[in-house]
Amino acid sequence: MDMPSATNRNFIEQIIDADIASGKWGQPGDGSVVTTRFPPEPNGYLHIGHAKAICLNFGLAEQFGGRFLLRFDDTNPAKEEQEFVDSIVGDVRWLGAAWAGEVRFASNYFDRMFGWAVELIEKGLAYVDQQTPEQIRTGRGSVTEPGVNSPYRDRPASESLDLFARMKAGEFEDGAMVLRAKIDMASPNMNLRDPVMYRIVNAAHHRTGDTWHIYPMYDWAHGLEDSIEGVTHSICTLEFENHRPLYDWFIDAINEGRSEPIRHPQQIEFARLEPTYIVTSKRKLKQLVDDGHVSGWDDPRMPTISGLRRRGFTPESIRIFTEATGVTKYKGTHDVGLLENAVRDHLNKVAPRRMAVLDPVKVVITNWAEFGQAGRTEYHEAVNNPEDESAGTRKVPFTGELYIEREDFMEDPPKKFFRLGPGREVRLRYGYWIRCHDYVKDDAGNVTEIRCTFDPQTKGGNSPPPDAEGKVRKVKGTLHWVSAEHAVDAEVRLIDRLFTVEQPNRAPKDAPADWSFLDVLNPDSMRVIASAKLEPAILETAGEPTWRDGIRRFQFERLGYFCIDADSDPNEKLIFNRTVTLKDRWAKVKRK
RNA sequence: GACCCGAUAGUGUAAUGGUAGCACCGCAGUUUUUGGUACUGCUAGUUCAGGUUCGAAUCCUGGUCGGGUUACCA
Repeated sequence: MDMPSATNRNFIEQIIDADIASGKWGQPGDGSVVTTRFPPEPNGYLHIGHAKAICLNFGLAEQFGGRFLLRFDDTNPAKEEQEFVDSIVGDVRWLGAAWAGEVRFASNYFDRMFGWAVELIEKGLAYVDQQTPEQIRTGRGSVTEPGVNSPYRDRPASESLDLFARMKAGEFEDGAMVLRAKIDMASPNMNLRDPVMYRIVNAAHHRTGDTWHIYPMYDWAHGLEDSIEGVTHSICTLEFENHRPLYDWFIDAINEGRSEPIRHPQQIEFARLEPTYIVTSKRKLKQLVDDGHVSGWDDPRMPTISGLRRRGFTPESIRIFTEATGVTKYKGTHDVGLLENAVRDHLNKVAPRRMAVLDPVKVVITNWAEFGQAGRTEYHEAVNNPEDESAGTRKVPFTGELYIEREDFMEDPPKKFFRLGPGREVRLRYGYWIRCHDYVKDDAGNVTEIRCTFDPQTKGGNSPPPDAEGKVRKVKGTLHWVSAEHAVDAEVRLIDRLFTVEQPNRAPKDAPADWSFLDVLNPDSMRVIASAKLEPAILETAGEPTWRDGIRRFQFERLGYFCIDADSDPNEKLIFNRTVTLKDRWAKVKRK
């Protein structure tokens, strides 16, 4: 466990420091001092924003030697499904957040919550309201006008008790009545205007089946779930700030007159993660899937955990990103470039290098036969990872016919273009130095073949020996390449940002009235390359790191980081997703 | 026009009454068998107006701007 550092503490760490100093939750070191949780509703897939909540809560428990819990807030049977429970559990595990004990469910506490609700009725702090939903809504007033009391507000407790029991027994239709807390219909905080605690839902619950006909509302249930589980710091997002007084009221109401009060966790709100070029609203993500803009919830362009995973992001990179964005109450937007940097950083250290040519053009070595048999293959040693010597080396086959990247050749290159052109010499990485003396074009003007000579003194890509005057020849550029004869074909999916603007959530100033976030979808977010040419070592796993999630990731030299897609079949068709490009200084030079 | 919350380089975050730092971006350079990596340097900031104080990003008052709140969702 990392000891908390004395400085640079975020505001939540500072609160916990103070709680530990005051002994609020027990003595330091007894394991009760910090208990956090991630409390998702199982009604959808997790996204990058949830990842931050998970990493934050898990990280705090880890840092302070406490416990982190995973609890499903399954209080609405109409929306929730086992399928989502399974995917969420898998995502949290993949992120590396280890929860204490079993996975927990709010539905396991329904009996206790019901008992406390009965106590509140008996204390005169709750009542059964038989108004229609519309009447309740209008009776609540507005942000500028107070509400009015329900005609059922002062009915005898015995009457409410009887109706509440019958609600539970399933005697009434959905919406016939609700249980409400009796607080203050004129409160400036709308959440305190006699909030609903229970509503009738005659629907099967994914865990409790047909046992219940009433289900607790979030505001009533959530604080109780935390209390039951011994949570100390209930961390949630900013929009629940106005709910905290209610959460506190409920616990105080239960504890009124109780000899052994139930635990009163402290709710702390922080600003949710909002990365640029990304939408996280469940509605919008669903629309992207339903309208077929992406192939599914795990499309590698999606900001879902499953999408990021499929795209090749590592749990480490997501953790680093969520930490880099900080913990505050200020709602800013977070540069998605940080996430891209985080994965580059991580993969740079651990991903094996391979060579892949995405847009191949043929290179013929015209003097190949002068130095040996024309059809010979040489095997040159190539470093697997210059950042990690222990990753070892591999052999790459070199022959007289190769592929290089089409954009690495120009017929009439500018001075700053360090690559191949007529008369120019470049290094083929781990190959030889070659010089172009001719090229062939088809009728359409496309270059179909580049003719070069190689220098046998530069084997492995090494510099030639000094000339008679002691001068060593130099090249400015190094290209990646693949032997034509040995090339392995693969499909490569070039993934890019899904949106073209930083804030796809916001309509631009001059936007038409019917503007939609779909208008700023990036039409080029996924370019599929049907047959890229890869070096044959890609077919062997020897020397690759063991990835905890089993996803094989590589750096294709000079191009970026790629992983093998879930659709890939090693016997049929290899498919790669581009996680992120390498930084590209040439692209900047070119723009000028 | 009610209530709650917030505001520090372009972006994100530290400094909690005592020299405004850090990261990313951007710009310039060094190294380099990836125009990658690594390294060096540079640019640039306390929302405004008062007040308290020897001293204010920090405390107080007021303004401005931004966000949230009016489900029988969570």
